[in-house]
Amino acid sequence: MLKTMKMSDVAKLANVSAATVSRVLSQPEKVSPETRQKVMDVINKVNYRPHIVARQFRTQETKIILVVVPDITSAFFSKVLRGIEHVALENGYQVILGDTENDVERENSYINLLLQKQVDGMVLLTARLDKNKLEELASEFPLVLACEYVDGLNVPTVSIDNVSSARKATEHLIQLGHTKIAHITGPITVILSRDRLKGYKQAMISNELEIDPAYIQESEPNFEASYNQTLKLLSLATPPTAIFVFNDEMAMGTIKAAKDSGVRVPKDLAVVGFDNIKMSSVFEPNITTIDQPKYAIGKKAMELLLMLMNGDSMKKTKFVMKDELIIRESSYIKGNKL
Amino acid sequence: MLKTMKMSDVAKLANVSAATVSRVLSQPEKVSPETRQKVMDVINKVNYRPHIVARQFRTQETKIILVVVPDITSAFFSKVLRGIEHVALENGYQVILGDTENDVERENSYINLLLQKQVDGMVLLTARLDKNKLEELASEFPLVLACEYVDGLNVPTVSIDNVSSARKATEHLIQLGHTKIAHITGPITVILSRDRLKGYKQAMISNELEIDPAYIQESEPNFEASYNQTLKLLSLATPPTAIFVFNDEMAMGTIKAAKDSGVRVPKDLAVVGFDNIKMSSVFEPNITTIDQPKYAIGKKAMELLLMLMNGDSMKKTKFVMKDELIIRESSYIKGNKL
DNA sequence: TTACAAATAGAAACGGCTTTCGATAATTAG
DNA sequence: CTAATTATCGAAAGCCGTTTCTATTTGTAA
Repeated sequence: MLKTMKMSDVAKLANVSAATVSRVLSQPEKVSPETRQKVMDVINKVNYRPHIVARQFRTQETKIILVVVPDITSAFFSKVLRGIEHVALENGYQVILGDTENDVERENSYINLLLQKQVDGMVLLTARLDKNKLEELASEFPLVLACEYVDGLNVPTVSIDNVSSARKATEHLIQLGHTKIAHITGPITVILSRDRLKGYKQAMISNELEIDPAYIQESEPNFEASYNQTLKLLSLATPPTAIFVFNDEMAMGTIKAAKDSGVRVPKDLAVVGFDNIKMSSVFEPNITTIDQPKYAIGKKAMELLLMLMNGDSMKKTKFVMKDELIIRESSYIKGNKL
Repeated sequence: MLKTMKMSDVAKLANVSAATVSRVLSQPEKVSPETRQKVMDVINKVNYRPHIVARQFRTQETKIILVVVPDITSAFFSKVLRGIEHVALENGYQVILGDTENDVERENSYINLLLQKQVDGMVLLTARLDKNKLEELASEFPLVLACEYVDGLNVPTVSIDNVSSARKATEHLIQLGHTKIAHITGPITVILSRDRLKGYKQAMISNELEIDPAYIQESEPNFEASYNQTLKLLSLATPPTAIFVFNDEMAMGTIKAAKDSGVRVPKDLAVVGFDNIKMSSVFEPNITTIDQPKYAIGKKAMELLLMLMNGDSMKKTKFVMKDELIIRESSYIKGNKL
């Protein structure tokens, strides 16, 4: 194979200057059609490809944005991602992905990519870092939060209102006649867990239902952990008749635990999840859940990031998207009170 | 915030040359302890961060490798990824991810990152591109295939033997006494589909079982598509009593279709999947499947890539890892013939 | 025809870091 | 104590594009 060509080589072959070759590539309208053609012919003939790192170095921008995800295998995030990607590609940006596997340390390490100018901007789909750190970061670099957020942090953010949607989910169970309603939260370090817990409590209190502390169980956000916490709940002296679970994957663990304990869902135990991932409508029984507008969240987040990168001004920084309660088999039996 | 410091600024503050600062950062043993300390103090005080793109430009290496995945949400690939990542990080490489969503065009576009030197090497977890193209690419750049492969292509490759494992899966069904065994393949454009189909046929033929062409159905590699193809199979005049399905997610679709048609699994229909994703042991009934050593595949692939990037020689280029048939509820009933 | 404006393309500077090469200082050997 | 060796550091070149500034050519108007 031939040695890689550089721009000056192409220039020589085309009898023009490197400047002209550069212009042909990035501002072709500034070059006369004949010269342009001449240069393009050489480029195609020798199969020249500009050295992108050199360009990045010169222009001081990479045209790459980084999306940091807490769990790459989650069907939920992949939808958000798609929204981000579409807008990004349309605007000439590449998207690269960082998976933290729910580890704050890894979240932190991805930030270096921004600090070291390896990416032009960043969308955080997980925000577990220190508020001050994020604030400082956002003051220097284009940064947008989506899905997760930080209280009182003035950084562009796109999400749903987790408190009200959790309230809605809990109230659905209350309307079905349940009074002994438990809640399995995600890690309480994550704001989403705290907000959903808050919504659960609001619903219980405003309906004058007692909140038994034993009915609130914290769990890692995965199938197994929720399975185990559910077994715990079911073995209480007065077990709950309904459980609102932090997310759908965990709700599956809950349902499995119920089945394995001889507890029928929804007859003996109603279950509500969160996120509306694909599997929820397939799992048996189908899972009642809160649907988030995943694609729209991603799209909006990327639009905000573009504005930041372009230095546009922003009137609003918080965007709250609409969610929806989707009632399925896991909570509802036909003919039941509603 | 202060304007970003560059190396020469740090040098000035520390009363040394930029060369020394550079050495402190990348070959500290070449600098006397006192100077080193002096420089480090300044670096910490002004919070200096080297401009990585400039470094990449100068050293002509990015210390980044790209992993191209056909489907980022697949639990299967995320395990492989983890193997790759561990080895990469240990050796000072960052991993970035490209998701093709099973689209050859997108696979192709990621290759530009290699051509334009934005990454030092690449692991392809999907290989649907033209053989010649891959061959040429591999002759110029460090490239490793894993999981998928291309017949007769002399590029380092790590995978299992899909033919023999598919044979094993099919023979399991035969040993259970089944004779009317169907196969739902993945897209036949993908070599994995062709090889698993081959294994299925081998098992059938060597056991003198007839292969009804209607028993072989091609399907997109997802839940819904397999669901539909299963309905088709079940509505045949003589429906199969067993189905070997291309992968686990599809097997779930198959089982769901059976349930929805009033066909009991495994009593009326035995189902075998492939990959052993996490959900397979949770789904009801648990799915009999072929386990791939996902982490080991990723690890090995990255080790090979490191060798390529270091210019080491390689005695062997094909690595076939060991798989295992895992028998669960979806195919097997206690007391049944085996 | 002359004067001026617009279009086109080239020369050269520049971005921040690494590394080679050479100079000087410190150390060791004889 | 001198000579040879080694340790330490600085000067400067170079990685490959982009962009500004300038010169030249072409086109237009009077």
